[in-house]
Amino acid sequence: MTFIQVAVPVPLRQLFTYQHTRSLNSGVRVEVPFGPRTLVGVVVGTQDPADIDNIDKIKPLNRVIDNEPVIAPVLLKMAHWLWQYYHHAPGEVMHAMLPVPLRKGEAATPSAQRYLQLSDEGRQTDSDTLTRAPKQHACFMALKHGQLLAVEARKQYSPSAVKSLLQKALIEEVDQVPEFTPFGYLAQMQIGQTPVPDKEQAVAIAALNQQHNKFVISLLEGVTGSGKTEVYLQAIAPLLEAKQQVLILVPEIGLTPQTVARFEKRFSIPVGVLHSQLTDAARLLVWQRARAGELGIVIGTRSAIFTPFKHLGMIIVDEEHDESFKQQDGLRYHARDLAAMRAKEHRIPLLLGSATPALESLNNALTGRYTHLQLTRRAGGAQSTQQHLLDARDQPFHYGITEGLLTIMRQHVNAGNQVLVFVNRRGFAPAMLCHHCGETVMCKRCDKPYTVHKAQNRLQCHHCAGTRAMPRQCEACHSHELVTAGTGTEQVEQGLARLFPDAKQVRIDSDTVRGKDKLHNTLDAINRQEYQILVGTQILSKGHHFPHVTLVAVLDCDGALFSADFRAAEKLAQLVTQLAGRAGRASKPGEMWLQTHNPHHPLLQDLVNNGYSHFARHALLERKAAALPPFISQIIIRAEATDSALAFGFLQQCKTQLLMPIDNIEGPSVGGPFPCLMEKRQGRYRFMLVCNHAKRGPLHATLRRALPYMQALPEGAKVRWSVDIDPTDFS
DNA sequence: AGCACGCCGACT
DNA sequence: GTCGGCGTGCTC
Repeated sequence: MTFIQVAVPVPLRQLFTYQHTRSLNSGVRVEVPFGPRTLVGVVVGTQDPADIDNIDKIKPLNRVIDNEPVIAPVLLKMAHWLWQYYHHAPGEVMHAMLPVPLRKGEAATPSAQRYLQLSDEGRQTDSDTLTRAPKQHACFMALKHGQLLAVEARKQYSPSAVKSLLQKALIEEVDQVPEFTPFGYLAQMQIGQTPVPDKEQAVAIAALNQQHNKFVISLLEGVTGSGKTEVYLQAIAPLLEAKQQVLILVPEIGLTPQTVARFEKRFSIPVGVLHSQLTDAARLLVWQRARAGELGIVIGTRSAIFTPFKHLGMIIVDEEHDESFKQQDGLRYHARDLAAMRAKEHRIPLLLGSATPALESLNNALTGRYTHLQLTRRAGGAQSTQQHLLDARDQPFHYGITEGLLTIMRQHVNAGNQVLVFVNRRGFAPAMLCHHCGETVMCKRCDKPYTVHKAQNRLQCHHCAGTRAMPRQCEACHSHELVTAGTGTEQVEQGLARLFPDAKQVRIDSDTVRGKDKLHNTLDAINRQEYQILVGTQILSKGHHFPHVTLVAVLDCDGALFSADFRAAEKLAQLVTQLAGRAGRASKPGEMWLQTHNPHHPLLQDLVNNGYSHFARHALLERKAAALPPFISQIIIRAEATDSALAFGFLQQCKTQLLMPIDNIEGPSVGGPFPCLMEKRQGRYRFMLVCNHAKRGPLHATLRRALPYMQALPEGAKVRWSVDIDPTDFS
């Protein structure tokens, strides 16, 4: 009799032991009885009977599902790291790593798929008959080499071409269980036309070519339009030829058909695509094909980091600063950090690319932990957008837009160009400032701006938790005109319609562009110049180019400068830089105006005058001086409940536990409970505890010791609470 | 998280 | 008399 340790999919931070007649490999799925139900768990090891105290409780497992592990040793190591590092339930970690059908206990071996193949008639037909239909011809020729997955052929050669060939009975559809040929794609792989890289690109490519089969992390810092994708393409070509697979992680919004097509076109091989809109079956098929070594390239969003590979040769994280790489509920992992973890286990290179690197990554590059590769020139000599600050102090406001900005907007609209108005919805932690002198209302004790909490109609300091009533007057100039940074944005859209009755405008945010076709249709209409004014949020800064936009207006930078979220300035800078990169074209360079009550703020000045790269280095110095991440380690405990006192009380108890001293370990600083920056969500009051420590080890040790007590707290059952390691968001 | 057990109010 | 409300406690 053997005692098997199983990760069972329940939100409990522990493993469960079952008995079985023989030992089982780790990574194999088993069906186990769990209380009154049966669940699918994953074997993670065996246990010595001597270590089991409640041996009478142990049940035998029902059934072994797999012959071969569904989670390979490298990924098991990653699972282990995940549940240790994120202090998360092991069963839920395993669940997150597996495609949905496998969570339910379905077979891991592939089921029948629809394929296309030549019909008898097709085999006897000369391809010359199709020379007038190039798509059909190409598809027909490809099928001469063997079967193709029907979905893939339709994507590559157009559904209509496939339909025509089917109607002509030259090809036929068959359903059969796939037999994967490892690296079979190499036979059809052809490296397409490769542009000559410029000097900087060539340097980057050469450096990356030196890294094969070594664990090296590189940061490719390349301004928008400098050709980062071309570097990726040329860097992976030799790997593909050497029978190595490549995993590319992209932000949620960045996974467009065009991105995928670019890789498919260069190498003429199928590319596995993983995104949130895929069906479970489609996702499973990519999982199986990548695992079997049948796909050379897999492109996917955050969770694609869990894809198994036969021989992984490199991981690329594109737009590595993007916030969508951090999961914001449940297992709150960061795909970029996990990619580093995984690259280390595989002993392969990791490439992080961005025009606006996260300060964490930049710091690693500057301190030499990462190889720093830079692309500073825009391809084709395109000029960058000129950035300016607009002093909003004492200026008459119309729906959140100053008179001065309106004048500039009118000029551009009248000249027949497009204007992009960016509304910063971010930073639910607005500060209060004086419209006359720009002075922010500060906490005297901490010298930090107060955060406005509308619900209580009070100001609260997020450093010392002190509160005060809303002031009526500016303490510096005694003006009565105090404004909350961040208000008024809602009115902007309606206001613009009144201010520009003759200009057609369109709003673009995640609410108005539900469904990917709708977004693309809107973007096409914009580029056909059907609109003169575009109003939108973050979504505008991601991946799309607007050649007819000559003016980008950013309203309200102040919220970001004085937010209780210390990352707000970094996020604003990334957004502004990405936006600037999207506007204008070589023949018509754009300009950008940032409206602010703090035109002399050093961070804004730095960003506008010296660019993101300079700003980021300066911001890093500030982070260091203020003892903030990445120079310290941070953990947030959040709690929410319909009864605000319950959530608050729970966190207070947690705080006591977290401050309990441990021998020889310096304790963390624990701030709070503070209201979350989004104080109320779905009728629940939300609070957080912010734990800081100069070193990660002691911080995690403190949490590890406190967690069992926190879990045992009676209030814990009544509130919804979670642990966020290395948070990126204070919402 | 589920799911069962358990102990009190409005129905045929 | 019973159906069902959701509090609380456990899961190898």
